[in-house]
Amino acid sequence: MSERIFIGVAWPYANGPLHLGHIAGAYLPADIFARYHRMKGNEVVMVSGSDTHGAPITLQADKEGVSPRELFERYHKLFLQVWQQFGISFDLYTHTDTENHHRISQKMFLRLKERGYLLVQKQLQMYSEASQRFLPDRYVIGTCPHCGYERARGDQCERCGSLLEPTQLLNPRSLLDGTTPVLKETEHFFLDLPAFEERLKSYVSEHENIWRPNVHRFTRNYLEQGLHPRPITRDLDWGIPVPVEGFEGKVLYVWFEAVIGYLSATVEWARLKRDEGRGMGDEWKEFWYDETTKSFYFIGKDNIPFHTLIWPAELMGVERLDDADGNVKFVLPYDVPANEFLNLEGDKFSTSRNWAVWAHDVVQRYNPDTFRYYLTAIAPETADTEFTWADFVRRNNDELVGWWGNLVHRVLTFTARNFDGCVPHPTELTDRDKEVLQQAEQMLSTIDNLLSTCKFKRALAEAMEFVRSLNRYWDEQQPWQVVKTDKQRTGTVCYVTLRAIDSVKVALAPFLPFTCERLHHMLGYEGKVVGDFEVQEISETERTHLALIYKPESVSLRWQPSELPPRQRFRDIAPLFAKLDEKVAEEEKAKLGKPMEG
RNA sequence: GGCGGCGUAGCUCAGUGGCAGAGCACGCGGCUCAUAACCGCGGGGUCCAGGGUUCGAAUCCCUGCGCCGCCA
Repeated sequence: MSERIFIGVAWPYANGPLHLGHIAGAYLPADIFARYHRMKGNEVVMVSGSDTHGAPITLQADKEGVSPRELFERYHKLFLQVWQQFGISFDLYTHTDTENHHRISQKMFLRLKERGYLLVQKQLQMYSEASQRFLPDRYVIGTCPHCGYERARGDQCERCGSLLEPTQLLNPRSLLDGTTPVLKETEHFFLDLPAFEERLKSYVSEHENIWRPNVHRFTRNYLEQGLHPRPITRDLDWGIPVPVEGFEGKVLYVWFEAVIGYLSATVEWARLKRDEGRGMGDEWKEFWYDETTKSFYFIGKDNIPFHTLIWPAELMGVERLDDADGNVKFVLPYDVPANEFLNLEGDKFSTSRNWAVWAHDVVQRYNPDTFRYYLTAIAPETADTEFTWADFVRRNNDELVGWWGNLVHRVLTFTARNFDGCVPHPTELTDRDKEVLQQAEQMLSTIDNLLSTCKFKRALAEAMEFVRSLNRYWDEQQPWQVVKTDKQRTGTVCYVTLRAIDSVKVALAPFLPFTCERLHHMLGYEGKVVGDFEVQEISETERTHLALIYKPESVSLRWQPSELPPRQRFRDIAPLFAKLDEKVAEEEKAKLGKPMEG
């Protein structure tokens, strides 16, 4: 039976490049999940986009002396490239500075207001009289009251790590103009989170057995500490304007508005389908209103409360985008498979110290599937884990080259040489042959179960364990000896092994689409595995933006055991993976912490 | 200060009450179809320490030590 699966992936701030911690934490597992479900014949929409608002963007833009738009458009473009190169198959990857997103965010805000879920409260905030504007916490620097560091930020001291309020800083000054800011009263909207407390409690306990233990525990603790109203507007000139009279010059707080992107991007996706004549434009409703839809949100652990509490509260409060949509309610997150953090060579990833492996950089020098493999094998699904270049090289050489690549290569070259470049016809199968074919089906169904519950690491390990058993089968049958006396039996062994390899290809396709596509081709099949991407320039009334669109219909491979036809002709047999020299590990590691090239 | 996580073989890690596991590294052997790849056998552990519960604890509880994260 076909399922409908919504996949939301964290919206990255477009203020700097993406590193492998981002890819391993959210984008890669989401993509594996989407590819798996599409192969199963399920209806999938996977969306995300660049977060273009918030202080991190304006700070970086000020630092570089460019406009926020110039800054985010540069990184947005870079992200579009990275998704294509890593094969991250977003049905739509857009950004938050579209008219569509602005409109829907404002609508959500107004519906919350109408329904009485917003409070107005006065706050004191740092204000620069010289610049005539309010200062976000990060725009105030001063001396840290704990360690005496003179350039501590208003939200946190970077030297001692203490979390701060800007009012705690000694000798505070504005990052904009160096003057001493004053406290000034300002009025803001707050989301009345306590009003949702009971509903959130039952929502969370209903999902206890679905969510990963750490996600549930974290959420429950957060709830038990008590919910407080949270400000959802800010005094800033960059962002989505608050659509209320008297609040001119204020914008929606980025944490409130960015999660709405999941919804607005689905609306945009449906509209684009309509514009291409492939739909009615309201397909987003099935994903957001039909209670049989399961929605999954792939994020890092720092984002858990926003997706298990705050976003559900927004959805509960708004109920539906428009009363004309009928008596329907938004689908709440079904699972939030948040990952822990990936560390790098014994330390945290750090953009400012350039202690990072940059996605756009390495993907040009290495096979993207090698990263997809390694990052899944070490995925921080239940605990923080460690990326090391030495381990990366070892796993490539031992596991991808030695176990899987070598199996494919030894079997294909041997078979092609002895059977005229074609899949041989099997004769009678021995019990051992039947066992191997049965194990291949078993492997697919085990991995099916693991993937449907987001256990990617174990699913991959299961496939590799089966690969090793195929190397054993091949060794034990010794076709290179048997061929001297019994060509028919040799053909059967080749056939059985090829069928099993073909099934492994199916199991690995969500993980390693690029090399599985090459294998698909070598085995003589037509059709694509990675699938086509398209970057479109989308025009709205006043603005245009770039979006990435994946074409799922360009892939024909389905999740089912191999039915490899005898006599099918091989093509272009070549190794799937290249061995990496161990010096690579030393060289890459030596680059860490040094200023970026270029 | 509060909450939480982690501590298992030389390394990276799996293991939620029933004889301590995998991969790599190391030692020995087999094979030669294959990218010196593949396959088999072996050595190697005070499961951080101490206490408790239990017929039985790496696993559950308490305390301590060490590392890490979140919040205040």
